[in-house]
Amino acid sequence: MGRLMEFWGFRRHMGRLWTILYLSPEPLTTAELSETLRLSSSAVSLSLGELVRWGAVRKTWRPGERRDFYQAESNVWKLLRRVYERRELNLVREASDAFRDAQRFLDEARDQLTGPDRKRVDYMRKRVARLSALTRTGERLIGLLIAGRPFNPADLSSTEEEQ
Amino acid sequence: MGRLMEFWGFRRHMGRLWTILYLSPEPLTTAELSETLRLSSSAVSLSLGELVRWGAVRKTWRPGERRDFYQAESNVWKLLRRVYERRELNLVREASDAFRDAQRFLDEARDQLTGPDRKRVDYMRKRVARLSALTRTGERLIGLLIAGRPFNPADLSSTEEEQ
DNA sequence: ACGACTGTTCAGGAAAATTTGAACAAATCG
DNA sequence: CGATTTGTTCAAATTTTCCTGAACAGTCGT
Repeated sequence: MGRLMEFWGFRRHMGRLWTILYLSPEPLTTAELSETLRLSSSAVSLSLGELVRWGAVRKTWRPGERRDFYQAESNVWKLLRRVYERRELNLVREASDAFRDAQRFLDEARDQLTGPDRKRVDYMRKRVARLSALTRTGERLIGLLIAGRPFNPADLSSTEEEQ
Repeated sequence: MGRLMEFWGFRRHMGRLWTILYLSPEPLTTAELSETLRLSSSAVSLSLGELVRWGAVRKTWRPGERRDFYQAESNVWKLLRRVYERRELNLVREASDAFRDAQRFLDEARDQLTGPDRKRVDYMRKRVARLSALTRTGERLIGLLIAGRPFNPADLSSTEEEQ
């Protein structure tokens, strides 16, 4: 899980911590976690905090006990969805916006130019438009993914073919 | 594109280089690339080489010209697919294998144990089995994605619900 | 075969990310 | 209320990653 998480752009320890909690029938304390993974308490606090922010781990407590206990959110699909919703979708949206800006910029530049320069800008504009269309299709597909609805990757390739 | 690529686990410069080439009507030389992006020739060589290995950029040449020219593979969908095929799929496969090994390990351990320890192992085994089932469903879904066939994210959630 | 020009590899150094220990803050109990 | 336990924050240090310049290798023309 550490590997998977790291590959997915999170800290490796987040995956490891989550896994320990996921495999434990009862909630654990930070002390147990830092001991199991040989991590300093600050490292545990940091990664655990981030897991909590992502909803991957919940803080619980026991009556009479003073320290905090943690347990894993065990619905993996829910977690996946949340990450796509909060992170991947934003990323693609930002890309879309950037491409839109670039298009506007090129349009303005085009008016100032003539001859081969204008031709060149026209070419770039077409290409940027294509990237823009792709990311917008991407947005839509991620939306479907988040909604748990079936989705067709072929939409991406067809977006591309029609120029 | 640099941002997107970086987020996706590649070097940022790979995205930038690809974009320059993608926006250029004619193939470019490494000199032009390093000048445009203010990069040393070695950095260009490195990132460009990786792009070529991923099939994102093609090396071409002009008659009479001695140096190499590069042009972008402009079918983005094709590129995406290739990365999923070569990289993501492998990653998930490795995870599946690891979970399978873990299951075997737990099965062996179980036989040596009794009482609460055995219960504990039983719990872990169930959880690992669930992760294993999830990654196997993931493999299947990525396979569909690569094939460009429609795919249903709900399969992931149902994999999870049936224990 | 030599010299000029391109491209690649590699060791060293710069930059970025991670980890840690210590200081701080918060909560609980005597 | 102070002492103790627990958790968080921060700067320093370590590790890792990335970039550069120099040396090396290959190619072409003379």
